[in-house]
Amino acid sequence: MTETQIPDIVVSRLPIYLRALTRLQQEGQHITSSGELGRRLGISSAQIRKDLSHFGEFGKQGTGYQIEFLIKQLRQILKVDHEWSVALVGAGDLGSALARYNGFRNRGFRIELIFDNDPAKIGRELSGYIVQDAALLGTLIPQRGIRLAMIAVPAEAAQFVADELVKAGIKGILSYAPININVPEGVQVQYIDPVVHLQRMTFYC
Amino acid sequence: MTETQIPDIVVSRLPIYLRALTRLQQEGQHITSSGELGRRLGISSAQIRKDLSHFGEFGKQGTGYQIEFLIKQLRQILKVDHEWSVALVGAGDLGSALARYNGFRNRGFRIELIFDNDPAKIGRELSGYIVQDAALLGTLIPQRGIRLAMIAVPAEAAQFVADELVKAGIKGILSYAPININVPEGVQVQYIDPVVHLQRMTFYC
DNA sequence: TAGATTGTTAATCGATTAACAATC
DNA sequence: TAGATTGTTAATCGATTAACAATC
Repeated sequence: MTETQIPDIVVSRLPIYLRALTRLQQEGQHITSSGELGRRLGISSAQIRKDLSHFGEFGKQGTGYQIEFLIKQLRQILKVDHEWSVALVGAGDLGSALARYNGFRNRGFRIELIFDNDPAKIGRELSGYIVQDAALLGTLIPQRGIRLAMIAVPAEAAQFVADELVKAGIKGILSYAPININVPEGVQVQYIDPVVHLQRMTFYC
Repeated sequence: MTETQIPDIVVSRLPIYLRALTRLQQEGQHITSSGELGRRLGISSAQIRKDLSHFGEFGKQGTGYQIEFLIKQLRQILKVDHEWSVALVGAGDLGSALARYNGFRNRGFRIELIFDNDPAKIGRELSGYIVQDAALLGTLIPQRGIRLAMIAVPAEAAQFVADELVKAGIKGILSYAPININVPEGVQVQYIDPVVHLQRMTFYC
């Protein structure tokens, strides 16, 4: 209907739908239904249909959804129908693992700049790129017009790094540091902290 | 009041509170308020008080919360007042980074078993432990009574590994594989997929 | 005491679900 | 056609927030 604000919680589920659809496609399927998708994800079929209805009509009554078509639509909605360059700050164990991870490419992202402030790491090759001096972050990021970054530095450095990234024009930060980061309005932050997930499970154990 | 079911969404916030409180403590603070905590986390003070009220009364009117005391209480609630042993399956780049990560220890977890099915990796030392043959998973995990596991294997292997883990008695799985996993009732699963987080941000870019 | 902040209630807000006409 | 499944509405359910008495 009218172009209304999409609830965050709806947006947050779209990548999950996209992932499951891609999986179905890999398994050779061409068509699916909200029922099947819901069963796979542990989500009600009504919720899936409701979520999608915020963006348009993508299915056919009686049939379901053309997987290829729905994937294309979701990619467009999430803006991952083209590749995003990502800057990575921190080339330690975790940063290196991220740099080498080849699951980014086919899902819309490419790590294109890697920074560290350790002289022993600067200048080294990592997954096809040279580790850059973190001091150059403010120059190189705007130069390449990069708008997404991942932070894989110790908690103590995370807020400082985030501030520098924001100054450099970064609009979205995925932080692996186990700490809350403050950013100005208009900058997105997402967190990954394995301990938080583990603690969510021990409660139920 | 009466011992009622705690909403999942409340439980999911407790580790965040615990993390922020620990941070405040590290900064040398002894007392805080729902207002201060909320400001740090971008959460309303009412929500924090409401969440905590599910478990008891931990504050003092006019004063706020004794940080040390509240940390102790939250640790107890989340059952991380003692250390949990964790099994790790997959000793690739990501698995190795997880094995070496020293942020688990002081927050209630210790990786105590590491598995891989690559003969080149089995028998190797990793972060003080010997990488075990994944085929021994069903023996070693019950032997040690381990109930939590992390999966850092390719998507194709994740469901199989999860099945084996469940058979071995695992009750909580933290999966890094970009795929949905099906487990029986009573087994917890949490997911970490950086691409999902990145895609949640590009929508707003 | 005066000021601050808790714990809790009730009101509001928003998300999920059930149900079904439309239709492939 | 008969069967299946969509998109959407309305009802339900649950979570968040505003407000305030209690009290430190």
